[in-house]
Amino acid sequence: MERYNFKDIEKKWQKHWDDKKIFHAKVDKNKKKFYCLEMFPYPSGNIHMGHVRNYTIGDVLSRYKKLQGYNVLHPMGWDSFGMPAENAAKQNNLDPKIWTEKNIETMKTQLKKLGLSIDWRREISTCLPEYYKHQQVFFLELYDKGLVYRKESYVNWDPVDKTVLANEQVIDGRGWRSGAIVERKKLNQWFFNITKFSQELLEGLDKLNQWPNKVKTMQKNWIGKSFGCEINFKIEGNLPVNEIKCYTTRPDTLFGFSFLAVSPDHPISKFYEDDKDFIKFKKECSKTGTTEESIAQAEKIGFKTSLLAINPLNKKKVPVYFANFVLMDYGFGAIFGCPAHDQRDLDFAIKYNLEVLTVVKPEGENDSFKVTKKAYTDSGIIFNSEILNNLRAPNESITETIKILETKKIGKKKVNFRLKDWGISRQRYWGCPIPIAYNKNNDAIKIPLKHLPIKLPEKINLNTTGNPLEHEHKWKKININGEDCNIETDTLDTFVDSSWYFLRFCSPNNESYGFDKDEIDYWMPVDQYIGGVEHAILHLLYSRFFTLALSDKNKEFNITEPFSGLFTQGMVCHETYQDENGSWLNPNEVESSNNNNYFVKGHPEKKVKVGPSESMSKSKKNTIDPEEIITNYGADAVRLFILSDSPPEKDVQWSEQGMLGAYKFINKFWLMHQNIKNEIFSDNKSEKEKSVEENLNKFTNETIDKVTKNLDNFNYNVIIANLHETYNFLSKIKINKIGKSVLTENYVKILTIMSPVIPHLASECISQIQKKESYNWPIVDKKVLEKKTLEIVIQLNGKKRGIETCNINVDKNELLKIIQQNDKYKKYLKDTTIIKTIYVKGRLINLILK
RNA sequence: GGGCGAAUGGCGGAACUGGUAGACGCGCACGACUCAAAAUCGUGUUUUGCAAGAAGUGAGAGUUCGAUUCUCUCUUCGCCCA
Repeated sequence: MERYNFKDIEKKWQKHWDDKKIFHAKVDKNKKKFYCLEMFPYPSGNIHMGHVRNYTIGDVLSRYKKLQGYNVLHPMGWDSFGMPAENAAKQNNLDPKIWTEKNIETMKTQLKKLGLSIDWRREISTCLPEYYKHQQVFFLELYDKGLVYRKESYVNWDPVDKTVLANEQVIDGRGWRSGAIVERKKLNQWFFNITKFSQELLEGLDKLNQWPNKVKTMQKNWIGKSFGCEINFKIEGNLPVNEIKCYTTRPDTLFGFSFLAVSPDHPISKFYEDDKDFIKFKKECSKTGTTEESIAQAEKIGFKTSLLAINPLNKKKVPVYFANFVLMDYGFGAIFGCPAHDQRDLDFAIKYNLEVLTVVKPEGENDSFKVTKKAYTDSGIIFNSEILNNLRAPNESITETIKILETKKIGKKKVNFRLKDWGISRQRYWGCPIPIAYNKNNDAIKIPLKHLPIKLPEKINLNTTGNPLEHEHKWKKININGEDCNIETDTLDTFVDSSWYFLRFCSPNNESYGFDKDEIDYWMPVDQYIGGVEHAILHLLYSRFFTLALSDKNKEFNITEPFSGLFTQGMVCHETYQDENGSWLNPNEVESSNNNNYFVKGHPEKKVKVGPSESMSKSKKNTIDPEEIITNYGADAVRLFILSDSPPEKDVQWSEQGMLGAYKFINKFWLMHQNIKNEIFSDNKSEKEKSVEENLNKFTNETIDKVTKNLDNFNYNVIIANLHETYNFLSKIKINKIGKSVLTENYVKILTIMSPVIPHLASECISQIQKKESYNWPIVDKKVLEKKTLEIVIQLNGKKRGIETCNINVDKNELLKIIQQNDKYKKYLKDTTIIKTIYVKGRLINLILK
């Protein structure tokens, strides 16, 4: 018997699906739609195992839904703008476009080898003007709605490379490439007013009942709604400053107030512009990065002003400082310092020798409780606070204090969000140009639609300092309504590209606008979105914002949430290997002997240190090349393995043996299939046995039931177990005792439910035993599943003592009789009385003996 | 420091609404085939015990006739935020 030739058969079916346009999606209002979307890849060069896992999960779902009769939309595209292209191009003196296109070609070929059910006609690439011209239109629309604005903002500045760095390019406060200490630099930049929708973005989460709670919690925390209070502090001093407004979530600690701190960028800093010491201080502050974390970790430094702030409740006067840990874009850029109950304030107070007034004590403590080195932030009782004394902190005390402050007109209740506006300017070449130009007066002017798209210039010099587009003087020039202007050289954050691509997939070739209304009305929202949890916050939040922004003041656009279902898959991990010098080794450079000694391949004397299993990454070289695996084992085997070992939401450990196991399964199944096929087409005259047929029928229906449920619950690893069980069953049953029609019917059903996971093998097997091209997801015959006998668990004092097969109508008394007459149980019943009988119908009986 | 989640054989993992713990796979052991090996097939595989049995889902308590599942405390690990 011949071995399964996966190479030919997989190629044959991939061609078949292509030729017959099986996965082409068309609007059909008589059919229920299902939009299945996996996060589109960045074309970095080659697909990796993470992609294989992601797209296999999506493909299983898409194929399953299609078999269930849904009109399935399953597209694929490329998130093709971004830094890696620009960096690679710089290094190899290439055009980013050429580099990107080459990668797309490679990766597309690799993806196709997986046999994905994708409608490739809908392929999009965000770096093409055909895509980003619509993005420029959206930008202008959002501009008109007041959702886009320009303001001065800080960036991470690399003083050696003279370039702006993204947060992830700042490693331990230094530029990733130059190693220079990163500075904070102020630049005029473009922003999306995402905070306008803070409340909607928060409330919207409640409706997303098919999202993992984890992701919803993360977004909730990111939006960070807090209930607090704004307080006006009267100011004394030699400057024209009468009051400073602070935002606080802990107004109840106001009697612990010992300094007021404002951001170095606070409006009052203008009075210190010429102060040499202040300039020095501000420069020092600029060495801290812009992330919250780097600010939190940086040493707290301050600059004392000549001003005094007055505590509105007890009129006490305290100094006013500039402090590096106060952010201008949170609240009002000013805080009141209460060192006893905030660790940052305490660190600051200790450094500048400021008073520490303890005003909250743990419940049960007496008034001698005093904070010294560690701020007390837990719940407790307010003391040392005159009118606030004895209130319970934090809940009661906060509400009460706000009431008091409101009556005294000193402050008022205020809701604050942690979410900040989305900075979309990037000082780089390889991104979507911003459709804005500046006239002689440097006014920002919208570029009229007729000039769009503003295409990126080609063949430019990337080895410049700063943004390469700034040196493109010819490209920059534009004439708008007779006025000579310069095009904005910032390009858009690539998160903008991916904030609406799910809309574009619905009508990828629509030229007049980013999407066709009828098409999105039918296809949107995405029914199932699948991707890595690393995008749980930004990408998903930005996409939700973009959808809200498009629907803002637009009654025609009635989608508010883009993704009704979300699934976040885990990562693919592998052990890490290092040689004696500590250099990382790829798994295929390593060999192991029987007794678990690892050494460099071909060099048994060179020992290899085995590290823990970690997410596959190029830097640790613990990657497995999917293409190589597909070449060696075939797509079906890879799909089978990548799903088999762990639940899809958890990390999976790559294992050579597991991969081999999946490959063996495919071959075993093929051999068994030959037997079944031969049986179906033979002239076998042997006697049929009803009981064998019933057995098969029952098994088939049980399996359909299980697999369907497991598919619906994303228990894809259990489905693989179900497939193994199916093989084990079919390989043991006496097929020559089964009538041909019964065998064929059941076997086709079984192959059908296997087909989402291993589509090539299943299609080939089905085509060999039936002529009909189309088949549907089988429906469980509930009658077959009805039990004719029951297996009742016998428990004595809660301990399992046996299982009895009984007829379907067995009742408690009958069971009692069975137990009392059976020698197995008699010994336990001796010299006892039954004081209680628990009977769970059809499952279990438990006798309590004494 | 805060929030969320997890912990089950040698390993990855199953177990519906509280009702047979360990499905399925990997590994391992033994056997068949073979001169031999690989591949393949078969049998076994939580621990302990010759067996009957006993113990057993990170630790400790609680609710219950009955807890991997529910509640509380603790330990360890992971993720996110600071």
